[in-house]
Amino acid sequence: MARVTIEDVALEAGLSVATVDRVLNRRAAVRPQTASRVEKAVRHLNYQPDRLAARLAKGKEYRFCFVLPEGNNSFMIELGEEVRANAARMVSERVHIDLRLTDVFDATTLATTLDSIGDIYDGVAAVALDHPRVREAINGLVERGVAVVTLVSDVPSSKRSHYAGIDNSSAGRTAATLMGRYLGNRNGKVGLIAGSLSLRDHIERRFGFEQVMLHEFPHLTILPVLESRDDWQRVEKVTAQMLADHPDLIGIYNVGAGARGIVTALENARRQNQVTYIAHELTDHTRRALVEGTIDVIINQNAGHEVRSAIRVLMAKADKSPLIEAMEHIRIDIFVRDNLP
Amino acid sequence: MARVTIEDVALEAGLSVATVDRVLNRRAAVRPQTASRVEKAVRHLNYQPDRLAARLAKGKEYRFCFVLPEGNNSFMIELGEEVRANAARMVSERVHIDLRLTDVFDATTLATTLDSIGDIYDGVAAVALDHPRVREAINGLVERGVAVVTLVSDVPSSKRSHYAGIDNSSAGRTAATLMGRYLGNRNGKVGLIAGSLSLRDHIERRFGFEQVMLHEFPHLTILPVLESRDDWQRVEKVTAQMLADHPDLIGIYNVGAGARGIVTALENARRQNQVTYIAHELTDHTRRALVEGTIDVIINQNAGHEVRSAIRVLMAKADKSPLIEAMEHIRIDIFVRDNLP
DNA sequence: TTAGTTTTGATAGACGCCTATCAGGAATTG
DNA sequence: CAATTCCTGATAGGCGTCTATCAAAACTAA
Repeated sequence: MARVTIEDVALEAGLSVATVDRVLNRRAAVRPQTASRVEKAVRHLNYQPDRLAARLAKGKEYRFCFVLPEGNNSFMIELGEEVRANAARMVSERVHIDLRLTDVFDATTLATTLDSIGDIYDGVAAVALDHPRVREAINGLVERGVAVVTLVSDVPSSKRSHYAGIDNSSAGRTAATLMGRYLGNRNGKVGLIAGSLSLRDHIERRFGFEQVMLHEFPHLTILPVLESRDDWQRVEKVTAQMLADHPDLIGIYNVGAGARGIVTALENARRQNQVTYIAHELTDHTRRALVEGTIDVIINQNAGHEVRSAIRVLMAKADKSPLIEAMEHIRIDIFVRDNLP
Repeated sequence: MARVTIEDVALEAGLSVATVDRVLNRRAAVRPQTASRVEKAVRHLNYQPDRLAARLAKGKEYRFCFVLPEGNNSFMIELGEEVRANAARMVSERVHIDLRLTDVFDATTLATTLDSIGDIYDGVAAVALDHPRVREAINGLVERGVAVVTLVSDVPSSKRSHYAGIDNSSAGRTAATLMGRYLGNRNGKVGLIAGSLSLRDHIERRFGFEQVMLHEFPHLTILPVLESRDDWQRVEKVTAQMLADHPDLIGIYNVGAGARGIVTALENARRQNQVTYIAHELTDHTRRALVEGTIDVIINQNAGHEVRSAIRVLMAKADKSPLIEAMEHIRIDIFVRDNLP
């Protein structure tokens, strides 16, 4: 029951500790037959290197950078807080994490930021715009050996090592299924509000939503998408207009941020009980609106999970260790009033 | 940027490493004023002990035991697999985990098992029946200094250190909200099937479900609860009977396991499209039924999260280190066809 | 066979912290 | 003031692994 150490392996294989180490860490040339003796002993004793001791000995430090959007989007603020919290926690594990805020909506600014940080960091996690300029910046980092993880919104055509975020097309489909089921056999119009149609996550959500709505609930009419730039004041304005224009509006799906604008518009029009409203991201505002009944369903991605997953992936990439893909899957949370955390 | 070590703290405080260590690990008496000098230096340098080095030096081993129900309940099987998987992973962190299967429905058997393992383990996690005999066994363990975590189903009146599982009353409420919203303004009957009315989780789910149904959706009639003992063949039988007895049945909530029995009964009666069916726990069977449309919503608790949370809690209790409660909250997952992982 | 090359062995020191021991200094008691 | 008791300093050794170095052994080629 005592720990199996590298010494036990050496003994079992009839070799020296140095040789065992050479095999385990591919440090120097070892004859194939010797290597296989080591491997056999490892299997036989079920040797697992003590990670604590290994990392202590290596004294390896990791330097990562998270690039997030600046601005007052609640979800992004929470994401930033998660980065900070995890950064503090990871110090005792020799992981240093910096946080940079940029105007991610501007491809050039974002790309310039990415270009400039290549030499400092072992890995970068970024909420990235899907734009050729940004894609090139990401590829540049990867080619220089910096691991890149896209966060929340993906740039699939780039060489990024991983995407830490939900499947947004599925999220849109989920919203549509719930919308359709909640509305049942009622007839009417459903409005769609998106932050920006150049952010990939919003495009995909819309796509998924419309796909399911058209196929499964053809009796519902989808209104043309309204763009809001994730600004809740703008959201409120376009929603108020939509409510005025369509007395038979029975559903709203807000693809992006600024959920509180819709809440205000619905409450001002006193139509919160007639309209089924599905929003994204659990924040203080959306939470309250859900409890009060103005929002009916919140679709959420867990910021903490995304940040921690990104860190794990960056660490794995940095020391080229394997990654359990299944563990890094970010789930699409559904919240109704009763299962709020 | 270099690591702050205990030596730096000693230097800063003008004390010896030994004294700093005495303060940090409350090893021996130290004058209050000396201690405060250490604390000041720690704050000033933002010293965080290297957890890797500490655990390596202590060479502390943890021995835990998971007690799960025997039998072929899919969720419990998954739980067992998670225990095994995490046990293997934790070996490299000096954590040894054993798994015992017992007839947890029998209070005496369970209690005897618990009584007998006190001296071997530092901590025990158990899926426990809420029964006086079991409660006493749990209290006995706790009094002997063994940390106890209840898993999936709680024994709140005991002295267990922690409960790693979902809030089942909220889970029931969630089911009711979704049931009510899916059924909209339709009238009809809703059936409730529970595994056992002596397992606390089932009781609480039923309670939450009925509470919301009565208050929020009074136009729906709830049928008397049917008991199934979590055996899918029995579930199928009682469901078939229920379908025959109530042509106006429009909803079924299965509180426990054996979801596949309902699937079969519904499909045999060709009423899967008329009846909204909400089940618990994502398994191969429920997943397939959800995709095919027989099940409309699955309410899930993540077995992996529960097991890992239980391990974290047991470790924290074992070395009396603080616990971030918020981190150990187990969420109630809602799955529809589109957000399946 | 000899010289040269490639593999292996032995071992020391480091990583940061914990534990234990012993000696000397400080504070307390009578 | 001496005799205790209490605090603190200094230091050695260990936890399991990594890294580096040098010597010894095993091969290979000429």
